[in-house]
Amino acid sequence: MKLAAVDIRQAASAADIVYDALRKAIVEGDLAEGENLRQDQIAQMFNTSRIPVREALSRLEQHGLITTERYKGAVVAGLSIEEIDEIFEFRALVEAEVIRLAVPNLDHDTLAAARGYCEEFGQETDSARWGEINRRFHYSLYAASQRPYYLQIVRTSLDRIDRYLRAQLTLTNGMMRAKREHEAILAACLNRDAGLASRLTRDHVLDAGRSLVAFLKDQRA
Amino acid sequence: MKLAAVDIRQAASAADIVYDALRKAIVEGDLAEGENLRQDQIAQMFNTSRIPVREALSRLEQHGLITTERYKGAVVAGLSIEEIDEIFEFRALVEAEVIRLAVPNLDHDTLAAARGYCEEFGQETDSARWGEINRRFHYSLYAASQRPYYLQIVRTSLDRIDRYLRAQLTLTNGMMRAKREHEAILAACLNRDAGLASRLTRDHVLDAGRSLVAFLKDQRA
DNA sequence: CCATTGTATATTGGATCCAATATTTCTATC
DNA sequence: GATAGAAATATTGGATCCAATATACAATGG
Repeated sequence: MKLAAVDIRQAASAADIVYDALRKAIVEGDLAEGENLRQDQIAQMFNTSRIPVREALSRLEQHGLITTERYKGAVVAGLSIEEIDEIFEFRALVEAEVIRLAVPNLDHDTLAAARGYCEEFGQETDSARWGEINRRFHYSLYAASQRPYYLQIVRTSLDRIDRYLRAQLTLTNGMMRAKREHEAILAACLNRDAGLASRLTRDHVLDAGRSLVAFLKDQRA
Repeated sequence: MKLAAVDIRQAASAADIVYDALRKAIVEGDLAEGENLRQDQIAQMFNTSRIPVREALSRLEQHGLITTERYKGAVVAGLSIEEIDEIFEFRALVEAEVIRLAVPNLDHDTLAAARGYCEEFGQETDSARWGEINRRFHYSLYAASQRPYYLQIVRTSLDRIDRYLRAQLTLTNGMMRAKREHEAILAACLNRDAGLASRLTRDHVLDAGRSLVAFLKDQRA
């Protein structure tokens, strides 16, 4: 007897589903900073009990995406200007290193994919999608570094500030500058110039951070 | 009426207590790699139910300290040589930067404390304490960087590999080399030479990583 | 009318119970 | 004695219930 290979994917637990959904909603900015997250309410939304919800919230708290207080509940975490600044500084350090490690491993398909995202970013008219395409562009290159631990850290760092970044990209048209910088990074990768790609990535992240901090300072004043 | 101020510290939840205790046990190597962690058994040890235990295990899994499988349970996570190597490489990058940022902020008290840990490390005869003192020495300096996010990342990175490092320090007398390197780092800090302190820290971490990887390759062969 | 106190409600953390499934042990058969 | 199948056991994930406490609001007294 011959059976077709079936992708029996282990059904994710309810806690995993809730975690993924809430993480996505927070990272993409669908849940506003300071918004209350009631266990009961979330449990009803997912047709489950509060137990898996609590587990999901506990994980989110570990990653700094929410804060919880006993008898009061969870709220989407807000970051101070200083915290945002620090995370950008950190990202610049790590992502510059990741791209430096990635460049020697970039193959044709990876570069083609990155070029695709780069162009898609420039042509996309729906500003809500810029953040997502931006992520894909960078990650498509970073993946070649073959450093899963670095990438996990980069992901959690980006998670913390992505919703601010998306708002800034949309509201200030910082997207035009990002587009030019992406093209420069991609060109350096195509030339196999790891040092240049690294420096450009560092500056790209720091620039984005500076723009965002300026934007937020203005907005919060 | 005059009352003395009382430090009513918020009692930690059971989940927090279990999490801290298990984390400590894993990081310090009291729980061996691959060891089974049964929810029921842990719950009994802490005189609580499985609910807070599950929450603690879920958090530990997020940090990569354990892996869980449905109907099978949790086991203390083991790391491959490649994973250990990557974490040391990452630590070298981040800790070198942290110390560079810390040096300009080092004040007299901090340096005195670091010197104290440095000497304590050299004089301690109980090898089980070397890992702890090593941590304290580095952290006492790192704290001056005033980068809480960096430090949180450093902590989770060190958590992953600390038990291997402690075993290696103890079994191969790599402690002597560590002692010399600590003294050099401390001297650079006293001289306010941020660049040198950074390079020495980088080399210190990479050296430790190389020694450990060599040790583990031998041990696992 | 305002401040204070008591009560009702909302909400979390934890305990106990139930369902699902992996593993182990036992039994019957060859 | 070895092996296949069935039953028992172990173990997790989730649902429901209970205890503790913060908040909101009404009642009361000045």
